[in-house]
Amino acid sequence: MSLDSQITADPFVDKPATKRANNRATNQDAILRAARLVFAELGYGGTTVRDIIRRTDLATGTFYNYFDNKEQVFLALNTQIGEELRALLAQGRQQAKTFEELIANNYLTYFTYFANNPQNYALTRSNRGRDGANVNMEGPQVKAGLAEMQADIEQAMQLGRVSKMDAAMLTAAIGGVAFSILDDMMQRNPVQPKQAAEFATRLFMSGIST
Amino acid sequence: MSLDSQITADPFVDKPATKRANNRATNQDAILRAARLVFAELGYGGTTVRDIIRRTDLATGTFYNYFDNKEQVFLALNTQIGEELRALLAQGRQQAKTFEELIANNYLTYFTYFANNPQNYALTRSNRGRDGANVNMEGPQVKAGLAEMQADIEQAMQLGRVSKMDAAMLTAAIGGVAFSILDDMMQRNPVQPKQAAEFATRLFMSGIST
Amino acid sequence: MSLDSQITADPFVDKPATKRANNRATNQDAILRAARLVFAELGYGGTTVRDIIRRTDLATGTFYNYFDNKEQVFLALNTQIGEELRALLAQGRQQAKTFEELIANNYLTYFTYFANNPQNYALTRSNRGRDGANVNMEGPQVKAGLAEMQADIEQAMQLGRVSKMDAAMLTAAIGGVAFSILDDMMQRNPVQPKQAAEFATRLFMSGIST
Amino acid sequence: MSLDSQITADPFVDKPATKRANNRATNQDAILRAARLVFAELGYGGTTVRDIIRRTDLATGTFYNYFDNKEQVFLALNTQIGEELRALLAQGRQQAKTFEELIANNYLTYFTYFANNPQNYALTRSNRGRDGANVNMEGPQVKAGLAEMQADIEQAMQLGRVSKMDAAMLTAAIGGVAFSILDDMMQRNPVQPKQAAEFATRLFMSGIST
DNA sequence: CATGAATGAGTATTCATTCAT
DNA sequence: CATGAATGAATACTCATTCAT
Repeated sequence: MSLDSQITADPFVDKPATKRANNRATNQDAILRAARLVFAELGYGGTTVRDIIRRTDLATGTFYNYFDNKEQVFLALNTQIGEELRALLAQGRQQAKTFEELIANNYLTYFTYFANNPQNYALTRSNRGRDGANVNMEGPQVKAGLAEMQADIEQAMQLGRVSKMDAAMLTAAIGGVAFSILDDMMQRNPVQPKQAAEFATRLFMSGIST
Repeated sequence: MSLDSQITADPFVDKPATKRANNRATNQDAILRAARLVFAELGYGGTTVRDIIRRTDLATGTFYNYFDNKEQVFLALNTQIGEELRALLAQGRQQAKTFEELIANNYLTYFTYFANNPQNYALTRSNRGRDGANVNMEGPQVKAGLAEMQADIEQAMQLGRVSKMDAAMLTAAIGGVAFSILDDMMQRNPVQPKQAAEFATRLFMSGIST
Repeated sequence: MSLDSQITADPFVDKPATKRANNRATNQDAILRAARLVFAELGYGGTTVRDIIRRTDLATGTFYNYFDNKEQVFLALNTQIGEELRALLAQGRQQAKTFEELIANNYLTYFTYFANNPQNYALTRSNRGRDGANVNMEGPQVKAGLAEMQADIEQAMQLGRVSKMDAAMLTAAIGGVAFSILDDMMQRNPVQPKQAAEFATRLFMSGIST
Repeated sequence: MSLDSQITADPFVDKPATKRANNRATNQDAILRAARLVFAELGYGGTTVRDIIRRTDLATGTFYNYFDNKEQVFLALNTQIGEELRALLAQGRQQAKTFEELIANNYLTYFTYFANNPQNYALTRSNRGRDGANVNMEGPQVKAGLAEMQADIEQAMQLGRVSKMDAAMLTAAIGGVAFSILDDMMQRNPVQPKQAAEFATRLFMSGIST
């Protein structure tokens, strides 16, 4: 029912007698960190603004100094994660010399990221689906990430590194496999991102015929 | 904000002089039909019981003669669709003589079903994700469907129709591709289930190397 | 959560295939019997008309053929018990030759009645207090019973069987002791009406000086 | 249907220009005062939270800033009265040198209290009975008060100030007489607590033989 | 800026009562 | 008369948002 339970803006300082001199960045960050936990735990729909600030040492009204409403925090959170992950993925693809490497790097990066950030996995997972319309395969970050990948795939096709085919569908398929195998992987113990990435890569390279 | 806007128990008859004319089956069905639309439009989280009955010529209290709460209607709806679809899929797999046919039949059935029932696609799509915990890759119906498929896949492995590999991961992958390509397909115009099924099948049979 | 659980209008006949030929008296009685249980269990405020008919094999609407609403059944029930008890008490007083006997008979009758009818005790006890305004020391039946006793007391004063004093207060006191000692008695095991009556009688005859 | 009709937090000041002027203590108190009236008028069962806040210039939600629900306000109210009255009663008993004084002080304190606080009498009277289970002879406050008195009575028995007898029954009887004579007294005009106390005391000391 | 109490619109749910069959 | 589904007014309670301090 509680992961941490109290996220102070600055965890190393006890609440001073005089009201803490919070600065903008610190408070905003405290809200975001609390929101990440709460969304992961209760899902977007089940979360209230009060659930978030309760996990903070801030007051209700303070929330509205930083965000317009629940949706905006959620968006900010997703943007944070999305941008971080997209950067990693893009970097992985750029280092690839063959198409197989591109696929393999992508999956390994993706699975490893969530294996190392299970909290972020919980967040996205609890909120896959719409309900606020900013999540899922259709969330703006995911969409952007898929678009970037599709561009790289199309380029690879141009360069003859892979036979030409419906790039949109291929991209969708790669994404779909990423999501579903991620779920499968995270349920296992131990979590083995490397093995998951290999499975997915092999599947895309040569199908089940392997 | 409104697709239809008034679902009478019997659309061919104007509100009868008497209000009590409706019989059990009819009213239950009217609620389900209204709920299907509303959930598709607003998503599970965004839907209120009042939204549902408002799309009906029934009274508030009548809703509770048929369902305990929002979750139960939603469940009923999902069960309806899920059981119908699972039956079709199972049937397709049983008719398959090779593993390729199994995959191909599965995809074709799946894509065709939603191509023909766009309303049901809208419903599932708006509610992919949790929030009520009965939907998505983890919804009971989807879970059951995947379990059935995994069983058939394992049997095929026993029979040597496909090389042995991690059946759970393979099942997850097949499911993931189904979801993501379905989305891609439904956005296109015209909707081409056959083509989508062929793409997915080929991918699984021999990867991108084709 | 259930004392009996199904009070059929006629407990000796299984529900016949054809709708039972209930006659007025039978149905009315079935409702009263069910109501007695339910009021005892849930209290007047906590009881709904549906709670009552649910304990019956009758239909909701049938209730309204016999009673206007919850209050009326409750009233009828109280009238039943009240009249029965008042008759017993009056009879006991008439047989008394001295004032002490009058008091003693009254208490013994009263305590014995509830010792033998614990269900009726539960009913009155759960509903002592107002909430519907027909219960308690001020319920019409109790009021009537006290008035009858007061009349007998006044007569005894006229006859010189007891010294003159404020008859209304004395009546109230006798009643108050009846209620409070009844509660005390019913909580004990075994229930000893005779002992309780003796205690109360002695108290009124000579106070604690005994 | 209305005694007063609007209880402002501060009756001497017209609604101030600002709505937020009220402080915690004031609002809490306004709710309690309104509740006292409403419970007295409609009884516990007949009272809704809306009835209470309607008698206030506060908003619905504000009620829930101070109390969890109807039962809690009721409890708070009863606790207030109960503790006040129990303290007075205990004090009266401690000042008694004989057992007769103990009884006499008790009754005089009790009857005087309600003679001076008719609103509190209305409250307890309308709610004597259960329905929420916190009232009456069985309400926690009454129970506590009776227990305290029983302890003092038992001590008096030890000290030989009164002959030994069933202390529980005696306590119950004293309580029952208090309730019933209180009702009788409050109906009279003028209200004469002294006379009522004398009557009750004499009754307990020497019975009707006086 | 921070605070946190006040606000009140909004939602789920119940239940007495009606009435077509 | 009996039936039991339909009705809809009524209530408890929540929660995003405001705003005086």
